Amino acid sequence: MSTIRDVARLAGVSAITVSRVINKKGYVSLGTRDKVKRAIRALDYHPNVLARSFVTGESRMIALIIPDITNQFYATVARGVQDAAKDKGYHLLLCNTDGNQEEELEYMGMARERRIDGLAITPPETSENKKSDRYLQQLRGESFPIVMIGQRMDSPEIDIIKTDNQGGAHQAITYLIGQGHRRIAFIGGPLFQGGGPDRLRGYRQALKDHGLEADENLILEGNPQEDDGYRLARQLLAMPERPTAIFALNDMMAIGTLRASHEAGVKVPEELSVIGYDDIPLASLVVPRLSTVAQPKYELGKMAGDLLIDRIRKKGPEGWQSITLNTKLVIRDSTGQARQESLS
Amino acid sequence: MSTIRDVARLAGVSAITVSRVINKKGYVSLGTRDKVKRAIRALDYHPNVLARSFVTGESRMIALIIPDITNQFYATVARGVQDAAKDKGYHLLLCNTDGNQEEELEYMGMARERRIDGLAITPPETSENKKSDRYLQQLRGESFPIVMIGQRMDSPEIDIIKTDNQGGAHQAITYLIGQGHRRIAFIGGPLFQGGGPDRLRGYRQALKDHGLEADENLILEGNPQEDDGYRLARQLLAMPERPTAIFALNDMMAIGTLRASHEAGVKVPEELSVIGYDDIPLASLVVPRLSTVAQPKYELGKMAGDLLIDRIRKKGPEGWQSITLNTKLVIRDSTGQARQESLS
DNA sequence: CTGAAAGCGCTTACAG
DNA sequence: CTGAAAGCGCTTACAG
Repeated sequence: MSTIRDVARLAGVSAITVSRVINKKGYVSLGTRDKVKRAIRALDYHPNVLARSFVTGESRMIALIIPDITNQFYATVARGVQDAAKDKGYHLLLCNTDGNQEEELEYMGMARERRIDGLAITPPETSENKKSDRYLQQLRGESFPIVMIGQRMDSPEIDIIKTDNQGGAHQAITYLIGQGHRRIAFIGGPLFQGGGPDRLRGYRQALKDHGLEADENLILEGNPQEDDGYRLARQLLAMPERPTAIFALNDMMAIGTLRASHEAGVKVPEELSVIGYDDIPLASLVVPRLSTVAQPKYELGKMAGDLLIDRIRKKGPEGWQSITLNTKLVIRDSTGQARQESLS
Repeated sequence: MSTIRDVARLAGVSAITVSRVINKKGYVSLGTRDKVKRAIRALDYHPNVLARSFVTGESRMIALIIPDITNQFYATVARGVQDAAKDKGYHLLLCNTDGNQEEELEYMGMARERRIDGLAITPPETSENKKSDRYLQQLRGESFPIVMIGQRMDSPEIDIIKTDNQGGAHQAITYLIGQGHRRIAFIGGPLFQGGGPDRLRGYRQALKDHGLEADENLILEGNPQEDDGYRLARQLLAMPERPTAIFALNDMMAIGTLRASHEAGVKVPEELSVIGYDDIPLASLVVPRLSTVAQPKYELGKMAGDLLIDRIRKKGPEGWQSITLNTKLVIRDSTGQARQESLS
């Protein structure tokens, strides 16, 4: 493989000049430029980016740390980040942690040793990972560019891009109330993409905003999965005065709710409205097609990537950003007017 | 940020010795090793991997070029590759091309300029990309380590890991024949993950192996998507002597077939057996749950990663490998015994 | 507009 | 078991 010297020799100039041509930087006369370009082509010269990175101290790489690329949510976010990176000449290192703290720490250490230019990271899904949060803070303290995708920890000193979980839940509940529903249940999990608490908050707030009181018996907790959605929905449907609508923390729980309703002979949406959260691909394929709250997953990744690279180039806005993206209510066939409900 | 010299100075040794300790290479007395380790910790020293890579000429990075990480198939493959990489101390660069030739070329050039140690690549989904195939050959000629995941082009000089498309189709058809089916249709697309032609071959072979003749009217072509599955299935169901089973090129087409059957009032599996290919997550969630042929996606990625890194370390087997992984028949509720069919 | 010199932070033979 | 010297292939001031 040829080096910059070979090119310089062939073109009859110095390596510096070749470097200038390659990097389009500094003055080079048209004639020289031409000679150099010809030499580059003749030798099929490919600059050694590793050497360049070593000298300049920037690797033009960013890392994305997520639990699992196999999860559609993260895959879409990753796609957004990668597109942002590519647009600006950066490359993306993919890191799957399964939410595991040790893995997180290892990847953060890697990011530092490899002189990665910046780091985008999502929260782990189920645990708290205090130790890696601290490490993140330390990196931050060394002014290592970092952006969080979704709320990970309380830190006023890290840029964060998230979706409006409270607002999304509020949207859903407000819609249901508008359809005449009064007994609206919430089924959720304790921790999921950090969104659980905020969604519950949105639920409560929406009820309050419409002069309704939350019935604590209608708020149930479980794991954010299909089977717990099924289990909790069964509980709700067995109540003497059952809810006319169920808002689930996520689509998988909502799909479990559909299964429970089907089994109990409760018709959706005629007798029960069901609404989920996330708008996973499956949501539009189940019967009845699921109404849900969609998050702008791709944009989340794209904006995170863009902001991160702005930070790297020190041309972002002053101070720390906290950007909240709006969710979108997607009404399909699992929600409808409340039946037998007085409207006030 | 401290350098190896700072550590050396603090420990009272030379940089070479520090390097030896870090890389666990060569002899260092226990006492010295200890002093060095202490110094490393005291300075919170992190070796500059970029500098190391520059010197050694190996970046310890591999790149994965796929059409789109958002597609569950590629996401799972990617996960496998990343896990293999991590196990052996390599990092993974993710490259999405959307099957676009220009993007492919750009990423291949990047791989070379960045001195990436190796490249794993899948076929584009819809076009042929001759030009990037040629570039791949060129890289190969420069003995750049490459492994193809799935058949991309005919080349005896590149390692390839693929699944047995012909065998998978053969499995499915043999199963249907065993259930008494004789009129078995095939709906497919012209090009899909390179698997289309082989799956058709498997279909034909299985019929032949059981003394049956393929009825060319039952072999239909379209795009490998839900709506074309629907469209082609409608055509088949409208035939005077309609098939008792339909084998679809992939699950989305099979799901389209289910929709068409539902609409036409044809009961699955009582009146029609339907079998797909891929075992996407959705397959087990539709009604009736879809029988299908599962490919070992994760293993595909894992083995590709492992082989690639073996190649990089020059410790793989001699000559080019072509590894074919077996598929698995997953029987759910969309297939059953043929009705009103004589058994010979 | 062009180049000579120095250096980025490591590792690699080579000595001893 | 340890170190002095050289060099990996670029870019960065500094001159001219």
